[in-house]
Amino acid sequence: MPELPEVETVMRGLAKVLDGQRIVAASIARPDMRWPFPDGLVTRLTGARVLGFRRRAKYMLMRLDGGDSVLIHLGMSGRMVARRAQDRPNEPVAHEHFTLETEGGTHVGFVDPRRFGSVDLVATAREDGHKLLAGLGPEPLDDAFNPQVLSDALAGKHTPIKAALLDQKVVAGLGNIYVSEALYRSGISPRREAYSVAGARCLKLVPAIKAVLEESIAAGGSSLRDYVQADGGIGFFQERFRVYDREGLPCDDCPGEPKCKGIQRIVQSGRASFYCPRHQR
DNA sequence: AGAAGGCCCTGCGTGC
DNA sequence: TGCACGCAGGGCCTTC
Repeated sequence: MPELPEVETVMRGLAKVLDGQRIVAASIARPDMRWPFPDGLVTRLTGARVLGFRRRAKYMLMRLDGGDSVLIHLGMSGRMVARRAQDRPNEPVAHEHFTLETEGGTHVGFVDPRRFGSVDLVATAREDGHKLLAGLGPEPLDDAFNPQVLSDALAGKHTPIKAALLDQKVVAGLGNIYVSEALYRSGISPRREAYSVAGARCLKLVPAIKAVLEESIAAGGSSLRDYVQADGGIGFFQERFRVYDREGLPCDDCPGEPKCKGIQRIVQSGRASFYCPRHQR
């Protein structure tokens, strides 16, 4: 599920039900996530008030009034499920590893079948110093992410541009879907060596990255196999994919072009890439 | 030191 | 219908 637009959407949904709320209970059903839940998580949450949320790359940070922030990563299959206490079924929710309850009677559960997700505690004043955040590159939607910055990050790299954009040190928050989509919109082949994208091609690539992310956030993210949003609603950006998971379908940018064989699927560093070899060079 | 591959884990779709 | 296999939105760690 979750790349930047999905995490942003989930976070906004959580903020709606948790901002300003006091947490009256928390419980851990299964501690062996990617990393174990941190010591003291339940203690620090119980009785704390939620001050607000922030997103960094694909991480959510929930600030508490005691000076702690809860750092949450959804991994591949994680989602947050909010429900009213009176609606809670008696049987446990499958793969709900962590649950908190507010004074207002809302339950929020962290559901993650594959358990690639993680939760940690960090002092709010030192959030960005956390080891998982410290090495991250620029936020793609910030003004600080511009063609010059990306160009500098790509200079000298001989890895394919696809792999470079997945590297969270280059730019933070892109994943497999949005890299393919942004490269398609820029007319750049995912196979092109990263250093050769530095310079003029970044003038197209950077706006394409920002546009695809903004459009997806506006659509509530992409829902593939799982629901995305905290209220159980789904996102709709998957209906606007131009290349992702569209192998063999016609390329929108080559109408009536006999040399266009449609969207191709290749594997790069073990992950699928989708592109049109005719106009992505 | 940069880059490629393995691995963590469960569920689902496909093809035999 | 059942089973084996491949694949899935991420990212850390090891190896070369």
